[in-house]
Amino acid sequence: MEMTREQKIDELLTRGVADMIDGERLRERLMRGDELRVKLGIDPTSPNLHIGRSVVLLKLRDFQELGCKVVLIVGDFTGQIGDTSDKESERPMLKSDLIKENMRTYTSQLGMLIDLSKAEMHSNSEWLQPLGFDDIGTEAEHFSVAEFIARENIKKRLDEGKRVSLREMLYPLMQGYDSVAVHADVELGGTDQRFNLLAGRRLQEAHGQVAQSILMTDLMLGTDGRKMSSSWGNTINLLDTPNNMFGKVMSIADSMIVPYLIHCTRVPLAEVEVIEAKLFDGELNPRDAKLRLAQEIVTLYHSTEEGEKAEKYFVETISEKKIPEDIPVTLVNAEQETVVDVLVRMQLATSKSDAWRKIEQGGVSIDGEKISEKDTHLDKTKHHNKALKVGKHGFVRLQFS
RNA sequence: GGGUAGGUAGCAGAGCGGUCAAAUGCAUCAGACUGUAAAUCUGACGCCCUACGGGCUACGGGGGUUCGAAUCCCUCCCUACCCA
Repeated sequence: MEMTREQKIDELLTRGVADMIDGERLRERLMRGDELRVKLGIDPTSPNLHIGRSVVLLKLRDFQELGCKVVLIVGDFTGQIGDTSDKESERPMLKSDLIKENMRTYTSQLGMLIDLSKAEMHSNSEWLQPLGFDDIGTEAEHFSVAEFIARENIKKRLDEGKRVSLREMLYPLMQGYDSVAVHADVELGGTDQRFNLLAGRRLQEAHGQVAQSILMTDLMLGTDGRKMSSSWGNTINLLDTPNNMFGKVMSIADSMIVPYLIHCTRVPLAEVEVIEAKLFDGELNPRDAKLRLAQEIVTLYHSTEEGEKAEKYFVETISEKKIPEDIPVTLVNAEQETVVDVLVRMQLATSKSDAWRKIEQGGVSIDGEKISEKDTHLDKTKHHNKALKVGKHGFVRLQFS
């Protein structure tokens, strides 16, 4: 059942949306069919995008599907300044070649969700680099120190006696100036970006432009229920392998199933509501809902086929503790290698000590039988074609020449 | 320019002459349990060694005092905060 344009717009403006500024005008313009310029700034701080970021990327895709122009801005210049919005501590300045490197991997990840051929892409050094002190002074005149230090995270740091550099104050200015430079009609961002997003409106007005509308998305929680952040290690990355991605989704708390469905997939909202209701009165096993969710997410970044394969792997390997069919094979040199050597060589252990520990703790088995002797030698007649297992999901099939 | 507090394992953060490969928390890994790669509980968590023992390298860099230093001294580098 195809949604009407109006329904699509409704969903765009509500699904996973925490807050909007100037939302009414945005709706009107969308209804009218204007080709709006939708801006999203990308901060190339780490090489991996995670699902938390996908909330806003999916929004961007929705806009694109409605015929709007996606304008991506790579913060190659701002990246060197460091945003303060979501950090408790000062951000380091990034080296410009590191930024370039990150950007390469970013672009391919963005392409998973957005049609880059129809999008505009800019680096903000294009227009920020040439600005002189006088220009910066003029822009800076529109902001006061008081409002900057009133921001919650800044205030907290100041109260704790932590350092806040003057440089950081310039960040909102720059992000705001980006909006001026690309004539943005809409800007997307997480709720933590509010101040920066508003800075765009203020500067646009100062430059005689119509202030952009703002759409803020909810922040996504990580697999452990805390905020999803690379530094917490609780992320699900877009570049995760299907099996990995599937497994990580399965490990989220039950209470997050519905939020994930809403924010990180495009399962029709009506269907999400049904799932939510069924979960609520126990008609649906949370595990099954989660399997569905994991499927959807893997499918989004890989393919339906991969999604199904990942589910099969999970059910068989994790739930039923079977040995999967598709595992790496290694040729063992029986004369020279012990189990420990093979573990290290196949990167199932980080060092010999680590391999030793894993064996001692009962985490290593061959063909379902635990190994207790650390220096177990491998033997062709006994071990040929048998699977060596480490932990829950480390496998290697042993072969002998 | 002046003052003060610091630089310890992936991170945070104890230790302040021997019992320190270094408390604790987080992250990580293994085990038990489970619908689950969740939660919880248990254990491990520098590297190497034919291994309930032994060796080597580590507490910003360099040098020194001492039988012995992460801990004391000198020097260098770096960081933060406060005052001007």
